[in-house]
Amino acid sequence: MGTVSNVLNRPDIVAPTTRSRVLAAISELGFVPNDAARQLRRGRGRTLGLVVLDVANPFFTDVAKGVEDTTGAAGMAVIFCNSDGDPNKESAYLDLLEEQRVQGVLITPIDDANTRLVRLRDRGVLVVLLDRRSPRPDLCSVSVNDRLGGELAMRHLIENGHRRIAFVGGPHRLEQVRDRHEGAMRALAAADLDPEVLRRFDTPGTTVAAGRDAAARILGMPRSTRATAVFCANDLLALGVLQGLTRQKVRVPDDIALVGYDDIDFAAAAAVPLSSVRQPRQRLGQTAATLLLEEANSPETHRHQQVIFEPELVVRESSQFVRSGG
Amino acid sequence: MGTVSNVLNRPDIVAPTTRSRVLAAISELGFVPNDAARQLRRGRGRTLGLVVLDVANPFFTDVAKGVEDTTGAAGMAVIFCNSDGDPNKESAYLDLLEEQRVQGVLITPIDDANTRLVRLRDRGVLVVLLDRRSPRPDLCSVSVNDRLGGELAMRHLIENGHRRIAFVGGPHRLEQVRDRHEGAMRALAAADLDPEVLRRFDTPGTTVAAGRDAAARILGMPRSTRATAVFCANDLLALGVLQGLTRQKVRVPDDIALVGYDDIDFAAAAAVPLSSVRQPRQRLGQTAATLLLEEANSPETHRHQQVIFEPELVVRESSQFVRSGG
DNA sequence: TGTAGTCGTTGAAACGGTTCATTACCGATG
DNA sequence: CATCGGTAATGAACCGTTTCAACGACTACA
Repeated sequence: MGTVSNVLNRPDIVAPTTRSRVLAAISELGFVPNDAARQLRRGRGRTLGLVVLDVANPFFTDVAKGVEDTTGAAGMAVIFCNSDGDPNKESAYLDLLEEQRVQGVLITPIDDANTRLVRLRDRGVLVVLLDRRSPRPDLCSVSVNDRLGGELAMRHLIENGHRRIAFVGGPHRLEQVRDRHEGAMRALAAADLDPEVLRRFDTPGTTVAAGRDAAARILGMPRSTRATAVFCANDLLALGVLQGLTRQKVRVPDDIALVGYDDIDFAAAAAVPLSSVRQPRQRLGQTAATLLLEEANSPETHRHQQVIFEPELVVRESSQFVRSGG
Repeated sequence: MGTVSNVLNRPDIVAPTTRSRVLAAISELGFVPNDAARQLRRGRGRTLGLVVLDVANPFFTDVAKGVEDTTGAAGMAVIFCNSDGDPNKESAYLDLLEEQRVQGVLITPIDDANTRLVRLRDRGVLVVLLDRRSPRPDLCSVSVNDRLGGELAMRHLIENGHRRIAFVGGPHRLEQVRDRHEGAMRALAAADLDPEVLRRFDTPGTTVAAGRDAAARILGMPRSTRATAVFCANDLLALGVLQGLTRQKVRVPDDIALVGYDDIDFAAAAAVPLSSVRQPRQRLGQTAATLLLEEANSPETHRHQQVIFEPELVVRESSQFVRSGG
């Protein structure tokens, strides 16, 4: 039924009377077009894939919300995939998305598995990196300057007089963690301080539980050399550290100052409101989705670009300077 | 190419030599089957829809994780939809899922919009209600006994001697909120207490911000009649209340005890660990997905069922009995 | 050696849209 | 009145897979 198709897709080229007759029939029969058929003929469908590192991290759900805002307005469906930091899961999901012939994929890759992504792109699946700067100029990416974020956090702690600082984060494989650490080191260098001021506490993941463990390790150090401040690679870790410290009656910020990263809503809601490095989470998702849709709609005029947002330090109680009582 | 299809779907009926020859060709050409074509031919695809009330609520992300575990193992894709409590968005997503010819839909409906869901079911889309008991016997549902949960929380507060208690929750349209409140009332009745003991503080949503506002309202009451305990319809609200109280130097649980609902990870991680009513979040998702897959695979033998889990009170510091200092 | 039966491969139809070439119709013009 | 131009509806091919009927080769048995 060619006319029906025209009514649905190019209503202007069909006569008004016919159009209304067709529409009446559609609603009477309860006709719902089959997207698979459309997709088969057109080559690509109305869905796109979103692959994130951890659904349980509010940072990513906020990013997802941004993606959803944008795609929903464009009538697109999002296939939500959670790689969970597992390369196998990531790979399996990419296979699945390829079979689905999605328009494109928004992904925070686990490591720099560019070969896989480039292959995908070569097959006609648009790829936009999320929260990760693309090392290649031929992929769009939307990221935040993590090095700067680390620097901001560290400078803040240095300015508050801290000279023994712990960096809690991991696994090192994650570029975000590495960059934030590097930024922190840069702040040290800028202040002409010994690199030893910052002591790294690696964690197996970026979860609340990992943060609690890290707190225990920090408290295990002799009081005289113990860190007076902690900078965490993300807020989940920071919340875990906060909990671990509080349990041992170590006061934040009086005894130990604390700065997180991401500024998730729970950071402000913590009983000791958490200082954190804010990232434009929803805008990250919106921008990535917009880039993808733009490339999908006008592949010729599209220029690949690397959008980089600036992070912003939000100082709250957890790192406030407190006049020492002793 | 009938043989290729057989190699992929019923490898046993094809001769070993042919099979390996086909597989070799597949990997050489980098052939990836087109799921749209498969879906078109077969009628239904390998995707299913998940519609939740709020992506930003860790309760739902944990449920989603459970769904994903189960479907991922079955090679299914999940189209993740966030109704955000907006009936229009919910409806738009259901349209989209219908066009996608998903196998089924897992949904926490906003209100009892059963007509829409039944229509969907009649068109061959399997429907399983999530975190909501089905009033009809012809839909599967997986839920938690919210009334019991409310009762457990309330009984706990009553046993700790509280006689002026605030219930923070809303909007009332949400069945979960209504049921938890009803359960709380039941506990009052069981203890032969005046229903006035429980005072309701309605909120426009179940967010941290709404909880903060509610805390302000509670603190606005004269000290003599002010609640000594707060029961929140979910943990986001409870975290907001906790934050609001702490900011005003009201101590939890010393001055006001606090119980939340859902036992999200952040509840235990709060600086005053939150007492909460635990729900088997991941199992909720797993079970719903399993029911759906089971019905999809053997529609004849499938019996619709209403799975109801039991909630469990987890007592932490926020509602611990504290010997009053005055 | 002929025939029935088995196993495996091949070919074509079908799914439900989109797209484009073709046709039908109408009014305007020579 | 015939022709032309333009608009709108029709019909058929096509997308890539599944499914099933038809077919071919081979074995077993009489």
